[in-house]
Amino acid sequence: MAAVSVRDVAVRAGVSVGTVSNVMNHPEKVSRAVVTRVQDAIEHLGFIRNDAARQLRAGHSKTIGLIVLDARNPFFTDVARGAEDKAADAGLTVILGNSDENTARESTYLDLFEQQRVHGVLISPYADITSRLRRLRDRGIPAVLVDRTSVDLSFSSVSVDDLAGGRVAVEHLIAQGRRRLAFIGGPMAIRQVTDRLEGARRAVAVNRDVYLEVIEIEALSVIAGRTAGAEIVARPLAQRPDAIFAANDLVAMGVLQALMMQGAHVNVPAEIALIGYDDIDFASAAVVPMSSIRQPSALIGATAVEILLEEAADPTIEPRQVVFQPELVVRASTRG
Amino acid sequence: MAAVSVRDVAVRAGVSVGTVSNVMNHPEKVSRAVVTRVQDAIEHLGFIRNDAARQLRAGHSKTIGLIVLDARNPFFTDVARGAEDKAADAGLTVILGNSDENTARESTYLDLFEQQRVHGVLISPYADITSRLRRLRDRGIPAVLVDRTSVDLSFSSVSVDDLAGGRVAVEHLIAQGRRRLAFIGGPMAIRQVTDRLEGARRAVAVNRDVYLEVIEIEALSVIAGRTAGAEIVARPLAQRPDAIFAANDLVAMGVLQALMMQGAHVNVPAEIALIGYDDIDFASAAVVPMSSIRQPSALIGATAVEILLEEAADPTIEPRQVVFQPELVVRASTRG
DNA sequence: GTGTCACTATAAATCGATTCAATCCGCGGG
DNA sequence: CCCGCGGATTGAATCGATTTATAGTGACAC
Repeated sequence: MAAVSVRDVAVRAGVSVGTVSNVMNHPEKVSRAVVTRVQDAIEHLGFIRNDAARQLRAGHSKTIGLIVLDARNPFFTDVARGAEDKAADAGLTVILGNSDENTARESTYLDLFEQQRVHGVLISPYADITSRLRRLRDRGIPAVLVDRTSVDLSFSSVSVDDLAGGRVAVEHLIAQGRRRLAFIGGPMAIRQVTDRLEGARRAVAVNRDVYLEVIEIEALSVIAGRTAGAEIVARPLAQRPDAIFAANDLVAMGVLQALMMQGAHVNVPAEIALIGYDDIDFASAAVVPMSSIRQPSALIGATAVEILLEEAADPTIEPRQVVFQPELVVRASTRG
Repeated sequence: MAAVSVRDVAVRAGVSVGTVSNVMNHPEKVSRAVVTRVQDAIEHLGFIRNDAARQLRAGHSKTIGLIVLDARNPFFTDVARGAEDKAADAGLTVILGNSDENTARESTYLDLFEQQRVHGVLISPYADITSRLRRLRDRGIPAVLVDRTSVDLSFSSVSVDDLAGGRVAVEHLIAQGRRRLAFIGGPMAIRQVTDRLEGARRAVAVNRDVYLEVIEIEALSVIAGRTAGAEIVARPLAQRPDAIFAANDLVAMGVLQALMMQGAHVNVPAEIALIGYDDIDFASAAVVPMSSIRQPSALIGATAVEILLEEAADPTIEPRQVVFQPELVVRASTRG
């Protein structure tokens, strides 16, 4: 097995291992001639340094751990992309863990990241893990919450104002003349869901004649949305809402499919207006292009990495709460 | 900084570091009493072993590197999921790299994985990287190609018969009575695209009266599909195809949206039948549920990991080519 | 009482890159 | 001609977990 180490490079270049290391990490300390000689040797032998050894000495790795609630949700894919790009600028890599809204998986990934002595952790938490994060921080691994604020503000966070988002969505529906609204979302254990619902409630509260029905579902998925949509289609016309606010776009797409299905054929938006949340790519690509609440997903990821790097560099820094404002995107599904 | 090492655990348990290591890795070599004493100490101190040190000694890490062409494509997400689950069974983790059909990014991830001395590499290659993979193998890092067969069969691969898939899709369209077909896909540098097209051509070849038009697009994305679809809608009726085979579901969804857009309102499938490829979740959730060619994506990932582990355990093993057969899924978009 | 066997536990060596104190070299100033 | 200075280079120590050869312990047979 032809494992090439600094030692081999050193021998071939006729220098010491220390010099080889310097060529790679502090080239300004080494003479021009030696630099090229060593680089030739590296090139010729195809030397690739052993990260484990480097990490062991450094005390921490050049990776950032990111734990998301659902790797298949385009919103998180976008967050991850933003984080990756920002991290790459600093020479770091992001490893992605998918907790799948599962406490055990979440905990496993935290263990894994601690074993790897990652540079820092970005997490969209599911369970209450503040004590776990506190321990990580005590050991020099900072953490930043993503898409959620920390309960006690002892950690930095980057999130979007879900309350405002919920309010804006429903205000828009009301402005379009809708009065019998339905909120479809769940499970209520997820903070984003309850926040969006609360925002919706507040918008409704200032209008006497508007009614808001809440339909709770098992998961924020296309399938769950379709089921809820089918239930609405099955109702007599008079009992149907005239507008639906779905907790995210996946749910909204499921609802849309149920509404337009063979046989049902509810006219969107004439009979029922529909608005989602997240503004994923598929939202604009839906048959009835869907109104949605846009979150600056890539920016969220990038900002989180930025804060993480600051905290890694200076652990005494004060935690910061960054809250982005969401943006209403009006498309055909609520127009008219 | 309270970094806890085996040494601290050893002191607290009143044993040597070697014994602590044995408790974790070869508990059968240690007496009951000592095992519990050490475990208590580990628990109490919150010890989490340093992976870098472990890796350094072992010579390779407990991670598998996976490089995909497009992390946002649900097909690859599913492949990744299958790989993750299988890897987890063996106590390994998967790190995901997104080459984004970009030679530089692909190469960067290969470097990264080699630095990390990963257990093995799974890759859906973009550029020709056989020589790179050969070097990895010489250094004890096996590689398995995913969704693509190796040119010279010197590497194992797990793929789906794209030729058969293309043929089956078009045979189905022809069986439905369609004669003026269009294939929408690209870029032609991607093997899967050309294979599916070639399969389509063969199905057409045996039918004298069937015509196949090829519309090349820039990328396998919703947007590119929408653009191509708009172009078709703009044609006079007589020049439109009566059936479209899209190179994947993302493209098909774009096409579908263009066909059904405000003003266009082409009836699918009455006027134009539409079939995609991959059978992603969104395909069945589309307004006109979309026919597609299903690939056993999670199984592909799982199988690839399986082969990788075999090769890692015994490097002298012969490379294997596993080819799954795709499956036609008929839904409303081609029925009638 | 001694030798042997079977367990346990220990100490030291090891993996490979980095770092820092020590050394070397060449050259200008005294 | 020697000293001293500064930049270049070296080599040994280091990170922490694993492993291997070694030593310790007790039981048991002779």
